This record gives sequence, structure tokens and C-alpha cells, in this order.
Amino acid sequence: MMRSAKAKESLSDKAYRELKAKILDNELHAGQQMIEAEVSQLLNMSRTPTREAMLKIANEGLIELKPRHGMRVKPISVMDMQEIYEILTGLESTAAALCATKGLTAEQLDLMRQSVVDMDKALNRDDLIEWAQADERFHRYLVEFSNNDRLQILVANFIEQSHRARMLTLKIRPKPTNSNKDHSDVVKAIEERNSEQARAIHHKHREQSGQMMINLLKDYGLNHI
Amino acid sequence: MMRSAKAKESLSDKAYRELKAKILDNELHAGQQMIEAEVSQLLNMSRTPTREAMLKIANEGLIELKPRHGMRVKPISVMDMQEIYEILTGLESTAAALCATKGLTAEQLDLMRQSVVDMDKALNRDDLIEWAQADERFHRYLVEFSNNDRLQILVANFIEQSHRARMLTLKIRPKPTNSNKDHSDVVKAIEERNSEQARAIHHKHREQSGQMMINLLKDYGLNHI
DNA sequence: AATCCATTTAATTTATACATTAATGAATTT
DNA sequence: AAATTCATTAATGTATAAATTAAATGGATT
Repeated sequence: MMRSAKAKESLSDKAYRELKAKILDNELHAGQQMIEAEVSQLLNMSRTPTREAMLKIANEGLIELKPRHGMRVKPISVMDMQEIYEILTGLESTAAALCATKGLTAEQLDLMRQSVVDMDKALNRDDLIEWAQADERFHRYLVEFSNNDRLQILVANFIEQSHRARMLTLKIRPKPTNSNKDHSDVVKAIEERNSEQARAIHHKHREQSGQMMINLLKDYGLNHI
Repeated sequence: MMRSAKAKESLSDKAYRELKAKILDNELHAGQQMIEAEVSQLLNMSRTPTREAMLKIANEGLIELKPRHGMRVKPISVMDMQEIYEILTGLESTAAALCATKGLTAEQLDLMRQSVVDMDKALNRDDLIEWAQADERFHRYLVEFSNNDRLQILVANFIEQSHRARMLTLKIRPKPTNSNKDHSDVVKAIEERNSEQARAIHHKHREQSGQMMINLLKDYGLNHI
């Protein structure tokens, strides 16, 4: 007997998924406020699953719940970005070190190398969207292969928190040319099982790209993303 | 006009606080299952605030919600501890580096040094409880002074996840004699604004104490804490 | 016009009712 | 006896009603 691919998702899960998607897609813009009744109308369901979704997303940091004013999509400030990148830098560097310590399979190393190749190609074609996707894939592999589920969930959360800012600055940031060198150096360090080296290189990389992003936000006065 | 010290907490907040306390205090033991109705009876309130508390605590990782079986206090396995300590090591080392980079005030440095002194004293009196409290205080300061609210919340969450295991192994672990040297070295590195050094020392410290803890769990066959 | 206070209103918080679905187990068939 | 079916039960998921709380309003008074 074949069981259907996935258990039917509950309204709560649907509310969570849809509301979060609307926020990440900037369909609900930063600073926007909605009371529970409005959100549940938007999602076309009662207040209970809506409320559960709002509580979860608030805990994750994308919205805040203000008494009497419902939810508010949290604008990302320069200071927020600073905090988020400090943490992302720490977590991903940990992941890089773990990959080196635990060791990756040949297939896993290949996948990472392929991501770097894809980034190179996209960059030569001036396709920033494509580049960002390959870059994201590299970072996802790094964390996935570190073999720590909690770490994976954590990083995903902080990536989400900075998603809107990253999408926005993608258009105005300088070409990420030396980014690729960093990435292949990390892969090499992992392959050589040199965890300190892997950690250090990735740390420097994330620190630099984070600082670049923060400077962009500052320079362009983008304080309500 | 003086307003009361804190806004009256909602039943949801009370449910969250009390339920979590019962879990951390081991009043609800690992593996224990309770359905929503039982939990709400225990907390003496309706299912709604109870349910919200359960959802939040489940998101934090202390319990899991199994369809039709209510909540279950998650036992901590050796693998869980491994994951948790890998993350804690990464996050706290990041905090140490941030403290050094940003620089601490004389008062903050004093507080950290005092914690080390208290650990020393407690250790000389063979008071492990007292030592653990001072140790916890040191770690809390480290994160607090790194001036990153999100980081603080994160670390607190992972400390909580490992709380029951730490309490249990406190009685059987070897005396933490060289722990104090590590701590004062970290403070010194921070004072000298040497972030790489601060990070490295604390990293080694956490890695060692984590490994010690994991070995204890393994040796004693403690797999359902 | 400004301030104070009472009233109304709006939103949330909590409780409860209702709907849905998985688990259980007894009855029936093989 | 084992397996299968089907009704029953129990628990959750969802909707809504009731209670609470905080904000806003507006009229009276200064």
C-alpha cells in the first residue's frame, strides 16, 4: 500500500508557511502592521491557526507582536544586520570546521566544488541571480554536511532574517569576484581535514561580506528593509 | 505615579514559564508524555494558553508534540549533547571574540574576574553547586557583554537544552580544576583586545568540557536524561 | 483651549464548543 | 487463531463566544 507523499498539512502549518512566504517575498513590507482579524481574513481561516502561525514567526524574529496593534513586519536595521551577521559568521565557521573535522565524502566535496564552478560561470555571464543561488547552495551544503541538524535549522533561520536585505543589496553590491577564491580555499581546507584553516577562511569570508552588506545599508540609508 | 514593576503576565506566559520550569527541574522526567488536557489540568487553566506554551517549548526543543499522544519531554541522547555542545562552543567562542573586538569596560572585566575568583573559592571548599553557579555566571557575562541580543537568546536556549544533563553529570564529573585557568586566560585575551586568542582559548575550553560531558554520558550509559 | 474623567470601543486573551481524524477494540470472517 | 472491518472513543485542530484589557473618544469643567 502506497501512502500519499505527505500528510495533509494543518491550517496552522498552512498559515505559517503562507504568512512567512508573504513576508520573505516582501508582499507584506517592512513596518506593515496587521491585526489578527485582518491576517486571518488574508489567509482565509479563523483566528486560531492564524494566531499560532503569528506566534511562531514572531519567535523566529521576522515579525513582532505589539499589544493592540497586532503583528508588525520587523524592519531590518543596520544594527540588526550586524547582530545577524555576527551570528551567521560564527555558526557557518563552526560548520566549516566541523566538516573538516568529521570529513566529507568524495560526492559531498564534488557538490561543493560544483557550486563554486557554477558561481564562476554565473559571474562570467554577469548573472547575479544565478550567482546568488549557487552561493546560497554552497553555504547550504556547508551546513548540511556538518551533520548537525540543530545547526542547520539555526542557520536557516538567520538566513531568513536577512533575506530581504540580501535580495535588495544584491542589485547594488559590487561584483563578488574574490568570493569564489574564498570558497574554493574552504573546500580545499576541508578536504585536507584542516579544521582550523577551514574555520578561519570561512570566518574571514563571512566577516567581509557581512561588513560589505552593512556598509551598503549605511551608505544608501536603507534602514527599513 | 509609580507603575507596578512588571506588566501582569498573561496566562500564556505563566503556562510557558511554569511548564518549562517543571521540565528543567526534572519534575516532568525525560520521556514522560502528557496530553493537552492533562497539562492544562496540571497548570490549572484552559487548553488555549497551555497549547501556546507547549508549541513554544516544542519550538525551543525541550519537548516534542506527537500527534495523538500530546507532548513528550525529549530525552537527551549522546548525539543530542554532541550537537548542542558543537553549537554552544561555536556561539560562545564567537561571543568571546566579539568581547575582545568591541572591548569591555573596567567594570565588566571586573565582574568576569570576580566570577573566576568565586569559582576558585568554591572549588577550594569542594562546593560544586556554588562552583557551577559561578561558572554559569562567567559564561552568562561573556555572552551578555558581547552586546548581541540575538546571540544571548540563542545561547540561553542551548544552555537550557543541556541543563538536565549538566545537573546530572555535575555529581560525577572530575573536579574542574583547570577550567579556571582557561577562564582567566580568556579574560586576559579580552582585556588585551586579542579576539583571535580569546576565541581560540574559549573554543578549546568548551570543546574539552563538552567532550568530558559526552564521555560521562557514554560511560555511565546515561542515554535518557 | 486644555485637561480630566468616564464611557465606549477595539483588540486581545482565554474558555469552550464543534469538527476532524487517528487509535482502539470488538465482532465477524477466514 | 489471525486478520479484517467497522463502530466507538479519544485527542487534536479549528472556530467562535465570553471576558479582559487598553486605547480612544468626547463631554464637562477649568
